[in-house]
Amino acid sequence: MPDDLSLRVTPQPVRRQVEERLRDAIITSRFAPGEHLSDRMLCDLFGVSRGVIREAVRLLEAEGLIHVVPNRGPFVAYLSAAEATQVYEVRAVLEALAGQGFAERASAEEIAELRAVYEELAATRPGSDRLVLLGLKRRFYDVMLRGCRNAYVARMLDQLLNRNSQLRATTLSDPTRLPQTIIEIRRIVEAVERRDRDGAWEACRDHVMQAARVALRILNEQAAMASRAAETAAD
Amino acid sequence: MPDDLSLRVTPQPVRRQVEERLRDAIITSRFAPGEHLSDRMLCDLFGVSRGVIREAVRLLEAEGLIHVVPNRGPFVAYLSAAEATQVYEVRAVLEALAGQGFAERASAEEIAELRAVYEELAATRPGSDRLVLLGLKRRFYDVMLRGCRNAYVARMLDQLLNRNSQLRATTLSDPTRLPQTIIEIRRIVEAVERRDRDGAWEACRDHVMQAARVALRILNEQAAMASRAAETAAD
DNA sequence: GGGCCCAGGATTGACAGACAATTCTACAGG
DNA sequence: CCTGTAGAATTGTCTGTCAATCCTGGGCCC
Repeated sequence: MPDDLSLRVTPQPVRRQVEERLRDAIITSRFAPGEHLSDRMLCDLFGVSRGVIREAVRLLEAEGLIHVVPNRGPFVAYLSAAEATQVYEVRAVLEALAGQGFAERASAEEIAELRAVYEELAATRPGSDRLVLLGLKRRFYDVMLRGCRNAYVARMLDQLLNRNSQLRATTLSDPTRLPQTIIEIRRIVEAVERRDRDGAWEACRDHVMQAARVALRILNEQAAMASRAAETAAD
Repeated sequence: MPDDLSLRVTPQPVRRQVEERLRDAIITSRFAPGEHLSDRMLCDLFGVSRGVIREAVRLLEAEGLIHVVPNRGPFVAYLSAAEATQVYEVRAVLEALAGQGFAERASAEEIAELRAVYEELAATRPGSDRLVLLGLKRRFYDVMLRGCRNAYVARMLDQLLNRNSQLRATTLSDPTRLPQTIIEIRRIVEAVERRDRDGAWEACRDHVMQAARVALRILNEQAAMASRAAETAAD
């Protein structure tokens, strides 16, 4: 089996760069949900040919980040409240599995790395930028998904995290939520340090379920705000 | 929110057909794992242009069915024993979640449908063709993934089932395995009929874990056989 | 004013051809 | 037997073309 630390270099086609940058642009909300990503616009933006753009779009379509309407082209995927509920349901079990795997199989170095990222996260002050927080949390997951020694759970969780990154950025930067998040994550780190597979499972699962609660509350508030705005506009 | 029973018709681009047929060809082993899928060959085979082929390949790459090596093109993905273990680990929790969701949220019609597919499966005789069995089992999953009311678990499980369909076909058609499979599936159906969410979770999880045991045994046998063949060849 | 229809422009979906860069293949030479 | 290299084949990318479809805006009728 090839080692993950393999020194093999592989050329990176232009296509990959476009995939990565476009993915990143969507995740960091530089394109708004529902926005139309027309061929020509992306060609100009990235300075590549239509073929490359279309291939990248197909890949992100399969990842669920882009929704393609026949004869109308690609749009940035939009996550409804109902879908968000489903995403959190799946995330709960996948993160639990990842946490369990990490507790069982991560190296001592990886556990130390996880704690280091946790300490960094715990040291942030409430006013931090959404994207900074999201980036930190992302690093936490990167360590976790690497250490759980299961490329499939890593891939699928990665997709889910990207899919609802917008909502996650919102909940993370909620000032009342952040201290709670830090406590939950500490539980994960501590369970992992004890090599407690069931504890890690529970802590991860609990963390996602708490996040889901906050996310759905925010979604409801937004919906209420939107309907109130609609009423005002109708006056 | 758009109803799943929407009568809306959407045009099907050529691209989609190629995606579906190519996916199907890989799943049903009409292309062997590791086989090289060169542009020109696929162009001739499907009678479409390179652009369409390349877009379809990109989609199946994201689904994990195709592995792309830079400057060497796409290859049918190959599942190692280590990866198979990981796939079964993820499948176990996702199927458990799907089963639980089905027990909670499926309609009475869907539950009846699940039983109907089960009865059909239970009525097969041991000698049946691998692909026939795989198709039946697939219909079982189709009902389950529709009734669990979670599009994300459905999508991810769908990908995983495709990803190791070859191995599944092998284990399913193992004559000693089939009766056991049927018993396990009956447990799922019965739990669902009782609306027993925990029971459905356990039954689904157990089913996957049993399948994993058989699959890994077969993989080991194949490995042993291969090494024996290598010895013979070396004589 | 509101609704309907239609022409024109813009965009998507698909095709063919071209070309540099890379990889594979096979053959000759040490 | 190993090595090196020339030529063929393939990939990655770009450009241009064209039909089909969608959106827009204006004109027309009620």
